[in-house]
Amino acid sequence: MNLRVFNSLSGTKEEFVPLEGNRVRMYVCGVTVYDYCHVGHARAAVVFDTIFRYLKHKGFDPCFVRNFTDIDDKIIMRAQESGIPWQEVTRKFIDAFYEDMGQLNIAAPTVEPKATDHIPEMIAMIRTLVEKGIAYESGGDVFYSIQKFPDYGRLSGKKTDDLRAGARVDVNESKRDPLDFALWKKSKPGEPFWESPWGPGRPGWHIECSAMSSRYLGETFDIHGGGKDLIFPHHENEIAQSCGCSGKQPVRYWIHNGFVNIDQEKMSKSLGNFFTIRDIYKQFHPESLRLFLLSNHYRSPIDFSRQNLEEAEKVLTRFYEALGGAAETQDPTAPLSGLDPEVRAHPLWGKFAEAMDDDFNTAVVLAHLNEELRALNKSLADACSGVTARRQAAVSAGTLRRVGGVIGLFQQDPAEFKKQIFAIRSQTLDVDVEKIESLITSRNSARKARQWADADRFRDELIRMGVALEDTPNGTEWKLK
RNA sequence: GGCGCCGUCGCCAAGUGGUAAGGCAGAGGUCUGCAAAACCUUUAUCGGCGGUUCGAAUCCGCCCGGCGCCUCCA
Repeated sequence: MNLRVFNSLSGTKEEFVPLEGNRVRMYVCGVTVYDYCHVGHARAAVVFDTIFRYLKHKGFDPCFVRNFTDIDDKIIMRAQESGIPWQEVTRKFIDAFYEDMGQLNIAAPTVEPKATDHIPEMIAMIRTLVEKGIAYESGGDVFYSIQKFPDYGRLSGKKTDDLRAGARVDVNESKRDPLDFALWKKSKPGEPFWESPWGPGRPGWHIECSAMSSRYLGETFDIHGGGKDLIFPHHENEIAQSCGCSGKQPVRYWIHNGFVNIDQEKMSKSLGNFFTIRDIYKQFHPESLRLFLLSNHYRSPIDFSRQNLEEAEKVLTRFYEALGGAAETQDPTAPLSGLDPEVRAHPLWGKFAEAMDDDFNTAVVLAHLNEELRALNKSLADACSGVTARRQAAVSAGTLRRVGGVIGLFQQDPAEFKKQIFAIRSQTLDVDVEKIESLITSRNSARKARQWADADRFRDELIRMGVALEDTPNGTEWKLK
């Protein structure tokens, strides 16, 4: 079956065919490293990580480039405010990025270039644009002349006249047209700078992506991704720059993810309604966040709320408990071997591929995973009665883990997951394990003596402490609610 | 003002022409001393009005409600 993706350029789903055989060249705008990542960054990271993983699974050979913007106004401002050299600001937040994203199980891209490592490429590109008469120098700045690019506005569906009419654009005397954008910015005293044919300065924001994408992926590549908010002006400008240099359309499929909303409003720095990923991790398991983000289609807005995250964590816990149960049913006296062929032939794979091939519909994938989870629990319930059910459970669990693995889910040891959840809950609940266990012991003594009223009293006390009990054939288990 | 998106069960969320996936919550049941967990059963005609069509949640028009981009932003 063929993969179909929604291309922002055409506004429709198109069959995905790479430019060259199995090779997929993919570029995604990364983050500007001047602060901790918020949930919006997490969404973009998870979306394109999932796409990257699926392309590999599908047999493509993706080369995935994701950049760091490590020089820009906000970084300079942050450095000045805090009195820390800008290089240290970026280093700190790049480290934080890896820490936060690592917990979200984001796989490493093929290349992770930094803007500041590619200044010569950017200068070369700007020089070409100036030589072609598409860009012009003005008092140490260099601007791209929008008039020289008739296709300007095609990606975002904007007309240049409308843009001028809207005119929220900076009034800048040195620009010939208010819509012209900076390729090179003259540095002010005390600001970081690089030498250039137009004097000391630094690159504009948009040129870095054009320079790095063409450097690593060529003049035309397959996929370019990023958040919807980058469509205009960032990606529009990128097209203008790249096409201006090479004369070719740089990107074949544009893929944009939707926003994360809080109370129906876009989460953003300027609105101040954002949550950093590390704040979330204090109360929720990172994988719960990943599952939550995958439970909506990547192009739809997703409403971030405590309730929605709690729900995601509940679902994830259900999966891990069943997965853990399947591991326990693997009785060492009856080793289950040769499961691989059965796992590989499992019908879940077909449903998974069908959903993913339809523009990466992870929400539908989750529905299929849930159905298989039910089947697994059913087998688990029967597992004590025979080898067949036990084997079924093992196949089910194995498939669930492998399919989930393609979208970055269910890769932890269930016991470890349980411990992590406990660790997170105990931070907010203030638990006293000794007291809990002594109450459980008391309850079980009462139960043995068939003193149900006493037993229930102990249990009620535990419930008040946030402890949920579960009497199993192997004894009483407990967890934090 | 220009361009665009969204409105599906109490809540979250798929579905873009053939009579509504999945999850959470709820109800009933099985199991259990009772619970919990798990399993089974059960809950919608798709914002409103009109149109196109044999047939629309899905296409068109209008209206109502919400949001986004046009400035840095994933």
